[in-house]
Amino acid sequence: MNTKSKSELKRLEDAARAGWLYYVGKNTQDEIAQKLNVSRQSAQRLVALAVSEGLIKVRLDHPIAQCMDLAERLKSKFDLIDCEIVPSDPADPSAITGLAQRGSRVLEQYLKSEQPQTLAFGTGRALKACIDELPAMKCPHHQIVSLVGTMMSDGSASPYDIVVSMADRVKSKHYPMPLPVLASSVEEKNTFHQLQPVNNILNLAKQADVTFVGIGHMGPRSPLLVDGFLKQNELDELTQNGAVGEVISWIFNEQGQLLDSSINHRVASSPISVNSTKPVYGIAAGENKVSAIHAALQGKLINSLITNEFTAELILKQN
Amino acid sequence: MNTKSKSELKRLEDAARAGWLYYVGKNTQDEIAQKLNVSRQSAQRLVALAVSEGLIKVRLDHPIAQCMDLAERLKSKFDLIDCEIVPSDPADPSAITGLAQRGSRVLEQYLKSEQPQTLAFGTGRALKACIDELPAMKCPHHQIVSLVGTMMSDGSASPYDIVVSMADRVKSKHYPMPLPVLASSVEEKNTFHQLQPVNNILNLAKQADVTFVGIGHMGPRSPLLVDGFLKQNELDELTQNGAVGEVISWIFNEQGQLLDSSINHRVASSPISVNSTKPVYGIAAGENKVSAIHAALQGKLINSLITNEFTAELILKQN
DNA sequence: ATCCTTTATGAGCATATGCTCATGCTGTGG
DNA sequence: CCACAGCATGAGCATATGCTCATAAAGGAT
Repeated sequence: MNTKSKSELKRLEDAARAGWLYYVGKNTQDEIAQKLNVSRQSAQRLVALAVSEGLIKVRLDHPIAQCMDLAERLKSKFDLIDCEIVPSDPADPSAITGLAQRGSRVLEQYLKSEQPQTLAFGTGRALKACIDELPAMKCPHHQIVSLVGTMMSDGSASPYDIVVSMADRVKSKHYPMPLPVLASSVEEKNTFHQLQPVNNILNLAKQADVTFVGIGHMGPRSPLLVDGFLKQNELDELTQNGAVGEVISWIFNEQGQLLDSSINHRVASSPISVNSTKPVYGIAAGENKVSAIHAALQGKLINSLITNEFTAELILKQN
Repeated sequence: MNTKSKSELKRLEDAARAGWLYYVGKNTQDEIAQKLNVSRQSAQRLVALAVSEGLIKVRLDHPIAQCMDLAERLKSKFDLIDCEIVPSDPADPSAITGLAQRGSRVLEQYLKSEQPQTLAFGTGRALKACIDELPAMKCPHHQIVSLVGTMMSDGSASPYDIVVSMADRVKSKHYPMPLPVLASSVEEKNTFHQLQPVNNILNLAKQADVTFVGIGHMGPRSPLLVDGFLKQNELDELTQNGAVGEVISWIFNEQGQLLDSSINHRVASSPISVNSTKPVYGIAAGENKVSAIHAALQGKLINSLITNEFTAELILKQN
């Protein structure tokens, strides 16, 4: 195992020397070639060898390094298109200010595009905070479409109406979904979905160039409960059946599989369709969201993630 | 002075991100540009900034045989506790970048210790460069103490204030010595040394777990001359009396014996006390330092050495 | 010694990088 | 509100780098 031949050792030593001259001494490969008396190409190979053999260790001395590293690990573990980790405030690891900033930056990327883009949105506090961070822009060529019903069951507007406040800020054509979040029956849901305008919106959503959703957890402060879409006893039942979280109101278990529950059958939201080319960002952070986020990643309900350092660490610790 | 404006911090953060993507993530600058949403040139600038701000630390992990051999020979010849030889750049054998890197690595060893350590420092460019290579750490349990006065004779701060910049980086308790390097008279020196705080510092220094000093040479570019502590005629006189170098301002001859000169009597630095258990590192390299280093080793003014290949060879050639 | 396999080498090219310069933007003081 | 200094930006170019491929050298088996 550790039996390197003499010539290999020699070669490694040359590689070390070349690597040193390159990275520490800031020589060009031509200079190294001269000094070690080899051709430029060989010098290049030696430098590459030094790197691939791990003789050269690079490290970044900045708080961000940890975040970048976590992002990379999450990306490879869950096969994500993108993963953005923001530093967390140790005093308040659930704070969403950082997330909002980063989220708005990602959002801005798409809005800046010359090509007309279709952006789809779920709902929730984190998303709302992202929108609030957006600068005013003029983007009449883009389309903004809602994935979830934007009415309460009594017909009043939903408290986190992402699509409207967003469109207001960036002047894009927008499509709020004129439905309650939860239909009162499966039949009602089907009826709604067959309406021409609703059908149109659902199709748009399916083709969105990028999607942003929040991730809700189950528990006493679950958004579905707090916002009055579910009653305590309904929530309890879901939890007993293994529910750990929800994305655009679709409730899923620890593996990220949608629950076969009567409530899920009445969810009026756009169906979840995640492929590997169009990013579907989940935005969420906080200790109580860890299982939900982990499950969503596991079940590929999202393929991109924006969270914070604290949460990222916990997600990676989940088996 | 550590008050960076918000936009500067933001810029540094971007630089860190770019540096990470470039060196750790092996992205091209084009890819970085895309990911950070800036132009390719800006990405290039960010990477360069990360390097120049010292956010990127490179190190070589390979025992280069030649260096190991030189180190071994020096160690046995001069009975050293430790000896570190770094490869030299044939084109610039006096370059201190390599030394600095290695020095900071040694330093880091001590800083990483759980046990509270007392570290003592001389002054000089080489030491300063070591400090600059150190990563930011939190070491409130260690103590950093200066061996030499950190004022110029007019009371202004010394240009290479090792202890303060070091403590700044590692957050340790530190003791700069509130004295001029050279007292104006023996009496003044004695008065200073009897001051309670100064006495305390001198005691701390005596018990230091590890000591790092630069090694100065005599000659037209002698640090004592360049930094204005000695006048040309004083230097000439010292040289005539056999001076070849200095360590924390104590001037010594070819055998490493302190000169019995009026100047040495006025040196306000901590007395040199080298035993065989606590390392006292000399850090220096370059052709014109060879005699000084050799003498310091001979006279046991240091018991550990960090230098480069080129210098090490010349030291061994001295009779 | 000869032939064959394996590995190293350098030419040439496509791409990446670093740098300079002209331009435009921000922000400050009149 | 305007003028101007200072700084950030992106185009363009010279240079450095990484990679592929054809060829040469080295080593091994017969």
